[in-house]
Amino acid sequence: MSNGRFSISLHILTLLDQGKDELLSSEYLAGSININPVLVRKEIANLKKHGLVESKEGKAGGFTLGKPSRQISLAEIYKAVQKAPLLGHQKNKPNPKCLVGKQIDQHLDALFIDAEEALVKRLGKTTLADFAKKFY
Amino acid sequence: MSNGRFSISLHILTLLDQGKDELLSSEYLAGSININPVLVRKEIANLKKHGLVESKEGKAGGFTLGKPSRQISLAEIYKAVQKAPLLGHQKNKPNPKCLVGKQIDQHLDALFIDAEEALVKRLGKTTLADFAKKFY
DNA sequence: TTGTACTGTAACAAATAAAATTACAGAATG
DNA sequence: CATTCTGTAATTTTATTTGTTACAGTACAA
Repeated sequence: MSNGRFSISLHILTLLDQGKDELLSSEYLAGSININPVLVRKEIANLKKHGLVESKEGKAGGFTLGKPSRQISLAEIYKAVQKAPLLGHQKNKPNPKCLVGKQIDQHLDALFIDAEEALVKRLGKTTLADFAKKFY
Repeated sequence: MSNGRFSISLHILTLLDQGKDELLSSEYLAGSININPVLVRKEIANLKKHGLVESKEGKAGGFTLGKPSRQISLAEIYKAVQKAPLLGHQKNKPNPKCLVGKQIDQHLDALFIDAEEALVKRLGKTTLADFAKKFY
């Protein structure tokens, strides 16, 4: 995944929840996270695709949450960010002449899906509102 | 973690379980996984530290399981391989002047530990023997 | 007792992936 | 119509992961 992206997205969304009612700029968000504003905008481009963020262009533009933070679970954020499976074996091309090598990818895939599901289930128990509440 | 390491370790251990009674060489193992034998030896160095593998040096040397595959859970393998937390935010240095930035690392850490625990718990339900059994 | 077939490691190189930067077009405001 | 934003592409830099080479040390077996 590049596991830092989940942290960044959650940080962004937490700030947006706190700054409800205001439009926050990528520069402001980047300042809190301490990364480049372009990275924030890229990350938000993804969050927008998933309906988690809305934006307004032009002068005095910026970002807000796409829906109330009570309706956003951390599982939803996780899934929005996640591209590749968490434990996935990458370009592995195990030896097909070997009994184990021939089948292992399918078994690993099944296992990883299960394991990741357990993690996502746990994340599903917390909403963005719950998380953001910790910051007062 | 470098998520491919878990796959490689599990692949190695599965082969060792199948080749019980024999000593398997790093070259043989590498042949099934289709990676470099030195990598296998490096990975095994770690598994040995955790008691999951034993080795014999010298001519006709090689590797065997350190204990019966029924007594090895996938959680144990996972923990042996894992260095950094799975979802961990790396060298993040969020802005301490920001209310959120100041505290977010501690909250993220707590969350990630919880989430990873759920995943490990799931992995704990399967033993290496269960996994290896699939290959017949 | 010496050649051979292994493991164990360190040091280095190459490939890949992630993060940061630069640059600029396009939108909305005032 | 100048200004201040977002959106996005292209590029560079940096970090991480993976692979390679090299060789010392160990055990066996002729």
